[in-house]
This record gives sequence, structure tokens and C-alpha cells, in this order.
Amino acid sequence: MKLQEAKEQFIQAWGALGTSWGINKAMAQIQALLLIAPEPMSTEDIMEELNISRGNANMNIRALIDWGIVHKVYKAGERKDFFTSEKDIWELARQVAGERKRRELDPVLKMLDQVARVEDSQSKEAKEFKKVTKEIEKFGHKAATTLDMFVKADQHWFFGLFTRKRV
Amino acid sequence: MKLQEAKEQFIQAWGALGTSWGINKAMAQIQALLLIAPEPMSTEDIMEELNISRGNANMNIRALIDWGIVHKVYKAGERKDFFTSEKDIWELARQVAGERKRRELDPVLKMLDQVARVEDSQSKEAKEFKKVTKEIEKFGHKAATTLDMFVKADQHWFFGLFTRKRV
DNA sequence: TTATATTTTCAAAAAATTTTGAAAGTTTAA
DNA sequence: TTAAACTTTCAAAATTTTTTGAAAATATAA
Repeated sequence: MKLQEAKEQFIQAWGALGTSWGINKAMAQIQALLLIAPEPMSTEDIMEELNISRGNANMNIRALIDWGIVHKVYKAGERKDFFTSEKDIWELARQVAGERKRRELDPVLKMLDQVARVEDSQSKEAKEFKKVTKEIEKFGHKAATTLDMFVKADQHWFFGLFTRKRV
Repeated sequence: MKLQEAKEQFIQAWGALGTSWGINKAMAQIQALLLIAPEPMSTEDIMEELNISRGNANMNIRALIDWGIVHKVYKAGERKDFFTSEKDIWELARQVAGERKRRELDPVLKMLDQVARVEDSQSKEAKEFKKVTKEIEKFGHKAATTLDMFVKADQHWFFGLFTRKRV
């Protein structure tokens, strides 16, 4: 396989994966492109390589920066901004996991805490509602703890948990 | 908070959560509704409660069955189909994790294996490409192993790993 | 069998999301 | 200062995804 073909396949697959995880295609593809780029890229480089507009590139680069996985780089003697991706995959996964927890899991836990205070608790309906939401809340808290550990953990320790023999 | 209000809040939050994980709103909301329903529901019950069309209800119920988290139930003397959700949250999470691994992670690993066979490996570009994709592949395999463990694991053992003291 | 109930399909419509591109805003060099 | 380089914004357009609803298909009872 030629390099160009391989790159295209990688970028397109990464875009498709992003899509099924609620991340828009351009954003995922920019991330993929920066991952495999040996040098920081400018907005124009990215626009050209992915065939996307300036506005699209700009917005998604900033979203990636907001996620903490792409960084602005200043090049001496250059006026434009350049961008690189975090390249350490463990670091990337930690960052994404931490952000998604904060943005999605934490608000759901808050909501579950709210709805647990349902007044009625005589009816069959209310009983089932309370039971299920409490179970989800318990699970959610355990997941939150696990994610917090993951975010702080050392890669070798973490994966070791699943490859070493069960005690 | 009144039960009706709590239900609505739960269902709408679940729908929103689904959306940010690449699952459509109706599908996530049907799942939420069945989770808190004390009895199996018919397509009509679901249509009415969520204000969605028959086609929409039908397609998404089938998608949920396809994911293995909603089941058809036959009610004696009734002609229509009724549906329930898997209610055990651990079981639900296992099922979803297993399916997503199969549908998304496995194909990406296959792609990475493909692109690793890039011919050129002299250029800086090709070197970086190989390096990064190999790193992702290694990480991906570890994630796959972890998911496989999760899917087979007992809840208490699994969460215990993160709450017990590190050895 | 026939009629009725129920489910499925899918083209078209609606809604949601993404992308564009040009204008406005900002920064930097001279 | 001014002007050029560069970045940001956002309304409109394009695209993608979801939803609808009615017709077709299937299943069940009489």
C-alpha cells in the first residue's frame, strides 16, 4: 500500500469512528491528520489536505484545542498559527475520557440525584422508577470512580490489571 | 418533584446522552422508557408516551433488539408484541460494550493492520505514519483485551479493582 | 379460505447538523 | 499610524440523519 492511500484510509476511518461516537467528521479527520503529521500544520495546510473550508477548519481546530488534545504551536519567523496533536495515545485517551466524564457523566449523575426525589412512591410506576434510577446512579458513581482512576493512572498498572492473573 | 416530571426529565436526559454517543434520540428514549416501565410495553404504548410515529418506533425497537438490550415478550391472549428492557445495569453496560467493540473497535484494528503495510518507509512522513499507527494499534489491542475482560467479568471483581488498594 | 390485526418497509418530508465563504475583527510589521 | 496577514464569526446553503405515514407484507382468528 502506498503512503498516500494509507493516510487516506486512516483519516477516513478515523472520521467514521468519530461519527459513531458523536464527534463530527471534520473534527475527527483533523485530529487524525495532525496525529500522523511529522510537523505542526497551519490552518491552510489542513484545509488543503482535507478539502475543507477555512471556517470549518478554524472551528474544529478550536474544538480540538478545547478538548485539550490539540495544541497551538508558534513557529519562529512565522505569522500564522501552527497546530500539533497530542501524540501519546495513552495521554490522548486519558484526556478524552476525563473530558467526556466531565461533560456527560457528571451532568447525568446530577440529573439522577434530582429525579430520585420524586414525591409519589406508592404507585407501581414510581417504585420501579426509583428502583431503576437508583441502580443507574449507583452504577454511574462506580463508573465515575473508575474513570477518575483511569485519568490518574499509569498505563502499565492499568492494563496490567487485565492481563495479570486474577487473584 | 412529580413522577410525570421526573420521568420526562430522565427520558429527555437519556436521549441527549445517547445523541452525544452517536445513538439517535428516539432509540435512546425508547430504551429509557422501557427501563423505567414496570410492565412490558407495546409499540402503541411507546408511540403514545414519546409522541413518535409507528415507523420510528418500530425501527428503533428493532435496533434495540439488535443491540441485545431490549426483548420481545409474548403476552397470553394478546396479539401484539410487547417489549421490555434488560434492567440489570451491569448487564446492559456489558452488552453495549461488547457490541461497540465488535462493531467499532474490531474494524479499526483491522484497518490499522492494513495500513501498517505501507510500502514507503524512508520518508519522514512515512516513518511518523508507521510509528503513530503502530502505537494506536498496540493501544487498541490492549483496549480490546480490557473490553473482553469487562464483558466476561463479574461486577464486584471489576469495580473492586479500582476501589481496593493498589498492590 | 377471508377478514382483521399487526408489523414492516421505504420514499418523501422534516429536522438537525455540518459546511461554506465572505465580511468583520484582530494582530503584527513597517 | 497604516496596511497586510491572519483569525474568527455566523447567516445561508448543503448535507446528513431522522421521522413520518401510508402502502405492502405478514400473522392470526374466525
